[in-house]
Amino acid sequence: MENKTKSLWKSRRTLNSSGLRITNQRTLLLDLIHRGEGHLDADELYRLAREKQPRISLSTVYRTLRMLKNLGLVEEVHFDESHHHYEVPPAKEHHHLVCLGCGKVVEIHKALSRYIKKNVADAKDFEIIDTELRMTGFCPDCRHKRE
Amino acid sequence: MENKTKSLWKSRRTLNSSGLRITNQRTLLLDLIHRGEGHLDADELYRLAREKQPRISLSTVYRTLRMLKNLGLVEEVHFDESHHHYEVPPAKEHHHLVCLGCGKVVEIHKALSRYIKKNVADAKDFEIIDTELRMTGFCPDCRHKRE
DNA sequence: CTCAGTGCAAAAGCTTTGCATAATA
DNA sequence: TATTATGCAAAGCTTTTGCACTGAG
Repeated sequence: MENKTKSLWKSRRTLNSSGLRITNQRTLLLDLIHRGEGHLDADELYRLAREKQPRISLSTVYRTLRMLKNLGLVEEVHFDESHHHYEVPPAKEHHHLVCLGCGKVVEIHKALSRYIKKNVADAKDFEIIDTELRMTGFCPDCRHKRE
Repeated sequence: MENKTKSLWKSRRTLNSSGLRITNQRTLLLDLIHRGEGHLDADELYRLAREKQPRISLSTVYRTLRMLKNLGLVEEVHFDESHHHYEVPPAKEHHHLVCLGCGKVVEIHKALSRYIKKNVADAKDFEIIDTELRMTGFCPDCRHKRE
């Protein structure tokens, strides 16, 4: 997809201009993260990475994720589990709809975001920086199975 | 506060009717959780508990929290950190506004919840079970300090 | 008296770190 | 060549578990 390639190049440029080296490991991990459907965790990424570079280490995965997070090139998302998930910070914010039946994750449209943000900011006199919305429930398929 | 006492008794009744024993440790932990301002983590709870019962163990804290969670008497909340926080599931849902300056946590009013829920449920044909909304930003105090 | 609950210590996940080696700029 | 990044192994944190003992019902 056109956008993914663009975003990949942006990442490489950021590394470069931060004086960081573009290694095979970093290239591979960036590629996997951009190619992936998001919501990868470190272990999953490690598993995928080893298919291409069997000698890559889990430390490198963690170190790379931390670095990318600090650069703002990936974001950490916190689900119910006790470990972190990572995704490319999309134009979209973190508005997820998670199916309790099959685990499917659906993105929620942005119009709501603006509405919520404005509403809360006004009511509480806060300057809102980030919004994270997570809803759980049952998708149509799983709902039918339950009935 | 009147409400906290009520909610404490509800918890004890739930334990009782589930055939679970009401021990000193459980009484103490329930009390601390209800007395607390919410968003306690296991370690903080352990620290507080030891002031009253020096021999209580961290395992007991974790076991009790898991039990209370399963009974629906406390809820696990996931913030940025890599460990869990617990709070009494209030009439209110998990709608938090967190100040990035001082860490203050403000509850968001419920009207929004209904609006969001209905909107998303309609648009995505999901049956929504739970909504978790977390916004970060700067409270009036911290905003002024920054300027 | 009995069995659920506890404390302790040990283990189990996930994540980070120290250090010698390898690879980039 | 000069550092930065890597792999490996070991350590660190948070959370869970096994087991013998304690205490609630």
